[in-house]
This record gives sequence, structure tokens and C-alpha cells, in this order.
Amino acid sequence: MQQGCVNFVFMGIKRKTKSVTTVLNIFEASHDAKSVVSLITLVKNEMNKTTVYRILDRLEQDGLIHSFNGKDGLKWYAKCNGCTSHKHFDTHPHFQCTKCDKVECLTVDISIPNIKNHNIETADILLMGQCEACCS
Amino acid sequence: MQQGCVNFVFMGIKRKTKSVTTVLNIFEASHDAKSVVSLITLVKNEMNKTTVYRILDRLEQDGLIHSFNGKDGLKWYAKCNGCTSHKHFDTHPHFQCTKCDKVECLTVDISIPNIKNHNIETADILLMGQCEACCS
DNA sequence: CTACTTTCGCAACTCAGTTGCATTAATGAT
DNA sequence: ATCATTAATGCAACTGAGTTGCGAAAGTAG
Ligand SMILES: [Mn+2]
Ligand SMILES: [Mn+2]
Ligand SMILES: [Zn+2]
Ligand SMILES: [Zn+2]
Repeated sequence: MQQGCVNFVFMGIKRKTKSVTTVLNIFEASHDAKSVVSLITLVKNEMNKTTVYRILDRLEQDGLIHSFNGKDGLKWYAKCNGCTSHKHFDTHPHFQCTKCDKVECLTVDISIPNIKNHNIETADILLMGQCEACCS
Repeated sequence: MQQGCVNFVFMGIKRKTKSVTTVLNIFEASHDAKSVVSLITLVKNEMNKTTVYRILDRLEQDGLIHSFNGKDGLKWYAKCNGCTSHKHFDTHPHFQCTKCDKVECLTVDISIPNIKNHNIETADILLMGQCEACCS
């Protein structure tokens, strides 16, 4: 018979393992985005890097976190601020600090013009500059 | 005594080699962006992949081409349409087709709002959807 | 507790991009 | 045209992010 986790009734996470809890707690603790590389380092004593990649995949499938590419092309994940699994701002812009590399989800809305003869579906927008801490 | 190429008096390209000419001709032939991977395949009988990477680096230093990351995080290069080394639209958005993967430089201007307590310097914008050929 | 099946660890792999070094070739000077 | 200088190239080895296959471990329903 088909099994399912009480908390996550979607398609990704089916069992609430210790590793899943650890990763989720990290995203709850601060809403800043995290690169996969930094996450792997952060939990290297608790789980294997393959496990990290697989958990992030499943959490994203369930809409609990979302992913995007940082300025170097590396993959980042974040639990976005105002979004829930019910009301999800599909494409919000991100900001990456050029000094400290910190990445934030932005709640601003950037309007995309129509492009002649093109059907635009989504937009990946990464703003770069100095974050609050690095501004002063 | 310091040497310098007649055509490129910047800091990147100093000698107009056969390989440099080959790569430049590809960018002249069509203004669509090219991924490094596809360029390497395209010229694999004429030069080594290391040479491709190095030539692209130098051409970008000279402002003859520009680079950005495609939707998979891979590096793409293009000779932009309206830009010259004198008048360069530093940050224009790009479009990548989700069906055929083709990438185009866009000339539209997307206005970036101010972000409180942040100093925005540049924006990487990648629009995705169907290109003209794939729309119909 | 048991049986079922998801998840994990590990090792090996893929692939984009880089580096060091010996060799080749473009260029200015003669 | 030839030479000397040094930029540019080829090659092989490497790095680092991300993936895959498989046997072992651990959630969960009953
Ligand atoms: Mn976000
Ligand atoms: Mn462009
Ligand atoms: Zn910062
Ligand atoms: Zn297309």
C-alpha cells in the first residue's frame, strides 16, 4: 500500500528523516538563500553531499524551497519570505552582494515588457551590488 | 619593446592568430549567443578547447564580445547587436528559448527599482519562453 | 515486531572549466 | 627575408559541482 508522510503529502519528501529535519531547520533559521556548496560544508559531519542534493531536490518538488543560479552559475536554494505552498510568487528577483556574496530573495516586482514574436514564460533576475551590511 | 596588434589595441588580444580569426568570424556570422560548449564542438577540428576558452577570455577583455550564464548555469558569449567598444550597453537582458535553447541578446530596457539599503550595480536578466521559430 | 520501501552512504563517474609547461607561430626589428 | 622576442597554442593532468548505481540502513503502516 502507498505510503506518505503526515507533514509532506506532495511527491518529494515521504519520510521525515533526521537529515531532512536538519536541512529544513537551516532554512527556517534564516531566510537568506544558501548555496548548495555552503550547505554541504555546513552539514558535512551529519550527512553525505549526495544526501544534501537529494533532500534539496525533494524539498523543491514539494514547494518548500526554491532554487536559482547565483552569479557564478552555482545553484542556490531559499525558503522565500512571503511565499507559502498555496500562494507562491513564482518568479521573484534575487540579490547577490558582490562583496560578501550573501544572497537575498526580493519581494519587489519587476515588470517584464513584451518581446515581439516571443512568448515569455519566466524571468531569472539577479541584481548585484552591495548589501545593507556592505553598503556603509 | 612592447608589442601590440594593429586591430586590437586593448589588453586582451595581442596577435591576430588563425584561431582568433576563426572565433571572431563565428560571432560575425550570426549575432545569436553561443554557449562555450557549442563553440568547442564547432571548432574542434581547428583548435583545442583550452584555446577556445582563452580566446573568449581575451575577446571579452577587449569588449568585442560579452558573456553571461544561460539557464543551466553554463557560460554563453555573444557579440551584442547595437553595442560597440565605445558605446556599450553594459547590461542588457537575454532570452533563452525553452524548446530549442537558442539565446538572443535583447535591446529592450528593463527598469530596475531601487532596493532599500542596497546599492544595485548590475542586473543579470534572463527571460525564458518560446522564440519566434518555436512560437508557431 | 515485522514487512515494505524510502532514504542514505559510498565510491565511481560526468562534464565544464582551469593550470602548467613545453612547443609553435605572429610580430617588430634588422 | 631572417632573426629574436614573447604571445598563443596543444596537451595532459587537474579541480570542483553535480549525478548515478547499488547495497545497507532506517522510517512507517499494520
Ligand atoms: Mn527566492
Ligand atoms: Mn548580450
Ligand atoms: Zn554584502
Ligand atoms: Zn526556440
